[in-house]
Amino acid sequence: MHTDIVCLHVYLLSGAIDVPIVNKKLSKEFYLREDTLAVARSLIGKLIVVPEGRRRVSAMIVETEAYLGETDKAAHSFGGRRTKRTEVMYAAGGTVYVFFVYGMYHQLNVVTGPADHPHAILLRAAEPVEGVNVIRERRGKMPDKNLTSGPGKLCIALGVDKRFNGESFRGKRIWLEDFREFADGDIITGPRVGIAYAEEFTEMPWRFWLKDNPFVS
DNA sequence: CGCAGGATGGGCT
DNA sequence: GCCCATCCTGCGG
Repeated sequence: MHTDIVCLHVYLLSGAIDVPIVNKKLSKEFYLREDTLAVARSLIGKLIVVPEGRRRVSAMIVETEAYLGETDKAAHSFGGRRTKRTEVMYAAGGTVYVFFVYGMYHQLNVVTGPADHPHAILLRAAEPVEGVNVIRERRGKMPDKNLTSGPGKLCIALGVDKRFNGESFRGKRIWLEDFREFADGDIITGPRVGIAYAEEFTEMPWRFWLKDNPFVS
């Protein structure tokens, strides 16, 4: 048996490095784990792939935030709230949750855990890897460091919008792959962003990011 | 570089 | 009618 290993020269600021593209979607089990904080941490270094026609467009996740469902005042599903918008959070892990905010921006989330366990992880920032020219075009005349350094920018860069809501992260339009592994010491935790309304949950260190990566928001 | 202010519309009270 | 898991621009230093 033989496997094609494609090596890529990784894009700019975080340093030049050749990395194998594994080209294999993360397993169903990856998404079904109930330890949402562990999943949020393990998403750092994974590749988000959103093909454009036959072309791969991808970015390495460098920042995530965990939203822990019914008991987390910052989560849309807090208190078991179940509406048209939040319904998708009750699906099984591996489902795409995209919502619209501030009248202009989309936010890409990974639903995690079993069905009726409405946790999700916000993908806040990533580093462009493949299809960088497609990404540059979508982002207009932005300097490279601003291409994907925030949750709204990431969605624009990858072409993600409400149409992706409810799809699978193991389908044909969007998926995640293994890409790079980082030691625990390279992953920093801190409070989540933009949740001042969440009272005692505001300062919970449920945001994870890759130390010294220039695309962290 | 930092910061203030505005854009803009869905979701929910 | 208010809030919001944000981003960009323009201005001052």
